[in-house]
Amino acid sequence: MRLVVARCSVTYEGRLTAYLPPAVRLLMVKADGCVAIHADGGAYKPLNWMNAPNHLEEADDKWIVTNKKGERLEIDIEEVLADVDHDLGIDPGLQKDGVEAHLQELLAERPEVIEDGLALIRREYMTDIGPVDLLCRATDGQVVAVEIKRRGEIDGVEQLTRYIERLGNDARLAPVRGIFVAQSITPQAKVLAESRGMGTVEVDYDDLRGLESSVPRLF
Amino acid sequence: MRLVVARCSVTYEGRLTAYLPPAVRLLMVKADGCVAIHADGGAYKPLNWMNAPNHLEEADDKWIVTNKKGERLEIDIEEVLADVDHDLGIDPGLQKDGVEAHLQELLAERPEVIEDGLALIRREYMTDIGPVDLLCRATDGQVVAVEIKRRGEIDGVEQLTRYIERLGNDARLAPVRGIFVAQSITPQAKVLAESRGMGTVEVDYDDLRGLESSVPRLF
DNA sequence: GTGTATATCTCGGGG
DNA sequence: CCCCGAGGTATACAC
Repeated sequence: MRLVVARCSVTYEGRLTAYLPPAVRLLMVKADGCVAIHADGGAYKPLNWMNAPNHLEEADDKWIVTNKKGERLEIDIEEVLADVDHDLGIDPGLQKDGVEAHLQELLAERPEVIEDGLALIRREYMTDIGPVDLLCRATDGQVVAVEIKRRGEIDGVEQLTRYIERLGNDARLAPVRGIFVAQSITPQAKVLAESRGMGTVEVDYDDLRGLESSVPRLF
Repeated sequence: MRLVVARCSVTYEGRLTAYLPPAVRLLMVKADGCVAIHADGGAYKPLNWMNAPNHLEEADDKWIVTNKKGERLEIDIEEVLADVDHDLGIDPGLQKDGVEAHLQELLAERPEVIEDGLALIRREYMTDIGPVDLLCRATDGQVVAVEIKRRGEIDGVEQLTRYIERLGNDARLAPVRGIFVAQSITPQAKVLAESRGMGTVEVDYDDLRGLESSVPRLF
C-alpha cells in the first residue's frame, strides 16, 4: 500500500463530474490498484476514488487513472509532502456474526416462533422478482410469505407486498398471506403492514440463539 | 491525520459482532477522531471502523475505541511498523454535477421530452408522504405524476406507485397517471411499472444538456 | 431527533 | 455479465 501526502487538485469524470480544489490530502493506492483521496475527516469515505481494475499513469505532477468503463480520475500534484510504501500482504478477512442471514437460518429452523403451527415449505423461494425469505404454510393450510429483516422499515413492507402480489398470481399458492418479521419494527412500517393486512412480529435475536443452543436435537 | 502500519487483530462489538485475525494493516485516525482499519485491497471501504464522535484510549499494545451508542472497537497491536502524523487542514470539499437534481431541472423546463404535449403544473409537488418530482398535465387533460431517477430501479417504481395512490385520493386531480423517467431503466423495473399501468421513459442526460445550451431563451 | 431518500453507494450472491 | 438485496450502510434533508 502506497501512501502519499500531497497538495493536489482532482477532477473525476464518469458516473458524474466532480472537482476538488487544491488542498493537502492523502492519496492511498492499494495493492489491487484502487486509488482513494482522503481528507482529514468525513468518516471513512474518501472525497474521491477509483476502484480496481484500472490503469494508473503517473508523471511528476499529474496522475491519470482510467478504467474500461470510461471513467477518468485526474490528480494534479503541486507538492509532495510524503510518499511511503508498505507491503501488507493478503488479509485473512473479516468474520461477521449476527446478520440477517443468520436470523433467517434460525427462523427457518423454528417457524413456530413467528406464528403458532407455522410450517416451512421452502427458504429463499424464487419468484421472477426475487427470492421470498420463507414460504410457509399455516395451520389452516393457507400459504404464508415471510419477509425477515434485522430492522423493520417501510421498504421491507414494500418488498413483502411485491412478493405477495406476485405469489398471488400463482393459482397453486393463492391466496397468500404475509408476515413481516424483524428484531424491531418502526411504527410507520407497522401501520403500513397492518393497513395491507400483513402481520408483524418482532423477534429477539439472542433469545433465538438461546433456543437453538439450549434445545438439543431429538432426531 | 495519523497513519499507523501495524500487525494487529481487531474485534468490533456493536450493531454486530466481528473479528479480524492478526495481520499487517493500516490504521487511519482522522482529525475528527474517526478510526479506519484498511487492508491492501477491497476498494475504499475499510475492513472495520469507528465513526466520530468517539473516545480513543491508547495503550502500547491495545487501542480501545468506544462511543455513546455502546459500540466498541478493540485493536490489539503486536508490532508497529510505521507511525506518522500529518496536518492536512480543512478540505474545501467536493463540487458535484450531473446528479438527479439537475436532471429534474432540465426535464421541468422541457416536459415534452417525456411525452408529446406534456405540460408542467408544478415541480416538487408536496404530498403528505413526500414531494412528487413533476406534476404535469397531458394533452387530454389528465394529471400525470412523473418520478425522475438517474438509474431506474424497482424502488423508484414503488415510490411513484405511492404518489399516484396518494394523488388519486384528491378529487381535484384524480384519476392520476404515472410516468417513470430515468437515464436507464432495469428490465425488472420496466415490467413492474408496466404491470401497474405506468409509462417508462429513458432520457439521455447529455442530449438534454445539449438541448438546453443550443436553444437560446426567447423570453 | 426521527424518518425518508440518495449514493460515483460498496459488497456479495444468483441466474 | 447484470440484477438484486443487504449494509455496523453513510449522508443530506424534511418534519
